[in-house]
Amino acid sequence: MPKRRILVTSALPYVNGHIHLGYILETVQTDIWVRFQRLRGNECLYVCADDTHGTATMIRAREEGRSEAELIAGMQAAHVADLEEFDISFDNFGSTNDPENERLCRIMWKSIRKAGLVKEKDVEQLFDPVAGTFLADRFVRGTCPKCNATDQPGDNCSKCGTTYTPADLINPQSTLSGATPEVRSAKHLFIELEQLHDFLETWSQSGDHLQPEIANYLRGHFLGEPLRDWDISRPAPYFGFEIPDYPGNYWYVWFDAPIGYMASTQQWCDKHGGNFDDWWKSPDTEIHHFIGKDITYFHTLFWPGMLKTAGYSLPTKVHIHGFLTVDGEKMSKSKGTFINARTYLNHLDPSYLRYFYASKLNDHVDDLDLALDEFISKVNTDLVGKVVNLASRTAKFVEKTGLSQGYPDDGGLFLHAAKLGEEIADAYENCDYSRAMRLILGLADRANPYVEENKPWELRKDPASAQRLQDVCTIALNLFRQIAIYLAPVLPRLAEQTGELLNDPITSWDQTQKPLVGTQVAKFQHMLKRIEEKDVHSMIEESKQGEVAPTSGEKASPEDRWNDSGDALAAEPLASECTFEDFTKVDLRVARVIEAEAVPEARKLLKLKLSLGGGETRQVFAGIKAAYEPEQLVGRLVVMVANLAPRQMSFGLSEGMVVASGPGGKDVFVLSPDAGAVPGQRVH
RNA sequence: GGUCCGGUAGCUCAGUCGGUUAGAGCAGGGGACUCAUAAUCCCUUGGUCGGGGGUUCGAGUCCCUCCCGGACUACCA
Repeated sequence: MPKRRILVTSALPYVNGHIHLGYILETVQTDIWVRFQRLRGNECLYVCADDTHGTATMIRAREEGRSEAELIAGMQAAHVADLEEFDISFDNFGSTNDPENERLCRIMWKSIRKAGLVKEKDVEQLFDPVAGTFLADRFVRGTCPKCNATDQPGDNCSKCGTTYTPADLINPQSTLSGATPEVRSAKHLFIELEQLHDFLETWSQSGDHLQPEIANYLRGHFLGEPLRDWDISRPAPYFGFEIPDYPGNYWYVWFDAPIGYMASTQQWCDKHGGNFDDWWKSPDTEIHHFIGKDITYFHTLFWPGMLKTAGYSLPTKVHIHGFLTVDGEKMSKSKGTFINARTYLNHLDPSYLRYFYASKLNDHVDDLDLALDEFISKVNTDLVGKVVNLASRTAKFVEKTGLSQGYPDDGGLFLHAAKLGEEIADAYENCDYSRAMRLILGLADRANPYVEENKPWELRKDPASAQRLQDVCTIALNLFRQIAIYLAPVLPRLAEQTGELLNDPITSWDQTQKPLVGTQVAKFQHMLKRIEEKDVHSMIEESKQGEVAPTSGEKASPEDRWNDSGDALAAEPLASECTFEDFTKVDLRVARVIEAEAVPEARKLLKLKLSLGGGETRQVFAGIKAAYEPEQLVGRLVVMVANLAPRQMSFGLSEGMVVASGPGGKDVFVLSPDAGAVPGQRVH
């Protein structure tokens, strides 16, 4: 079979945060595939980079009082260190802020310009002349231009689902003042993706480039109607690359991010004497992207469109996976299940997680659940109990003699496992790792009974059985070695240890086809410890405490004493300064929840009736369904914005807002006054 | 509400082209063993394949329909 040349990427982690176990899921999925290809003898280049551009980086650098470059360098070093410890075998890990990327962006840009896809458009934002402010989409309501439904929000119609911009609305109204907004414009550059509609339709719907559910998704969501223009520029201030023929404007981060795959390839070529075009312009090279479902749109529409236009190879396949949940729920900081890679490494061996992910991954887009009890029992039972046990129960019997010179009769066990190789390889090739793991563990389930039946521990008691003992152990260790090779893409360390134990390095899938005989056997050393429940617990505890661990107990400064993480502030930086007068415009009042019920048709909304005392009530819809049971709230005092302009929602009129903190979902925390406050009191 | 993916044993899942009596691992019960990291091996209890209808000689598998769960999207000012 001819050697394949394959370029593989994982999505670029954003430079604004540390690597967590969700991203590890993606890189482990990718790395297993990459290592599998290499083991099969294919030429496989695995590149990645940090995604660095955008407003978030700029703001964070400003807050930390250093340059963006310093921020990027520091975080990149941390990312690389974390990923290396998880045995992710990148050939190159770059940054989208590297000069190679800017150069490639310009090349790409030139082609897109030349193809006539770029147009300058006024971005029409609506301006409220009464309130004196620009209006984000959600502040505008009006009549849907398609179905004429009235009172629809500014971005899409809740009746017919059409998406549009606020300026398309018929009879738009500001929800702030009720005034008719004026259109004000700023110039942005757009890519007219619709020109590529036919190409994208064909590419996405045929040729097995995408998983079937993804192809369906695109057909259902985007390809059924004209593709919208893609707003590709951002005016200064912005952290990114300035657009050469459009000074004062920068490429939007999602333009330069995927080009980072190419830039990282370029860096590798420069270091190793490779030829860039062999990877990005050769029909003989396969290109595989591994991404999470959240960035499907960019990788399956924009990116192929850009590549096509600029004359580069198209992705052979975009492999899309779901999100990681922990114990069945979204990762949560307060529950300690938002686990950073570094926190995991402080307590547990990366091999555990690589195996667990492998045992759960398939080629569908479903979310993957890290159930901690299952994690412990699966790793201990499968890896330690079944696989490593094969070596640990037999190796020391042949420590002095080595393996037999010829491979003894094993009743067909080795041959059976060798024949299974192609089926296992198919499973890996198709990203159905859970199937591969099942097949491989089935081999361990055949090998352990063999040891049981042949009782090496009895053979060793009788010197006359010395040859038999060596033969039995030779068989057991060969069966173990086959398994270790099949598992090598998942567990590179185990493969390495096995090579050392049997004095024959594991380098190729084909080594599963021929028994190893006559080699020395090293003194057996523990290959993998069992997972202890307490280690998992301490990892969770550390995650709960946040990233900033106190260095010592002595004389902690007031800020350190509570060990509060800076994440929340970083996620939502302080707003610009306001005057006292600004503040007094907001009338905050203590209110009592007198009725609360879930809105059945809405996933996040509770309908509340708030009392300000004296019979004065307000109906408010609050997005706190996931965090609170309605019964919990009835009778409770809260703080509300009492003079907020009412907003018509699909389910009724919302006449205010309940004050709460937190990122959303289950992590929403409603504010309450201390005892003594009464409804109607203003909050100053 | 729209789109997509699912529902098989207590749990996690296999089940190929529609074809014998629906399988595995874990957990549970019983026993064996003592080489091995409280590891291993043997035996064993668990299923109306979400419900209903249809096609067929034959349906977990195909079709229709309903129910339930999840994801995406929208509402969360």
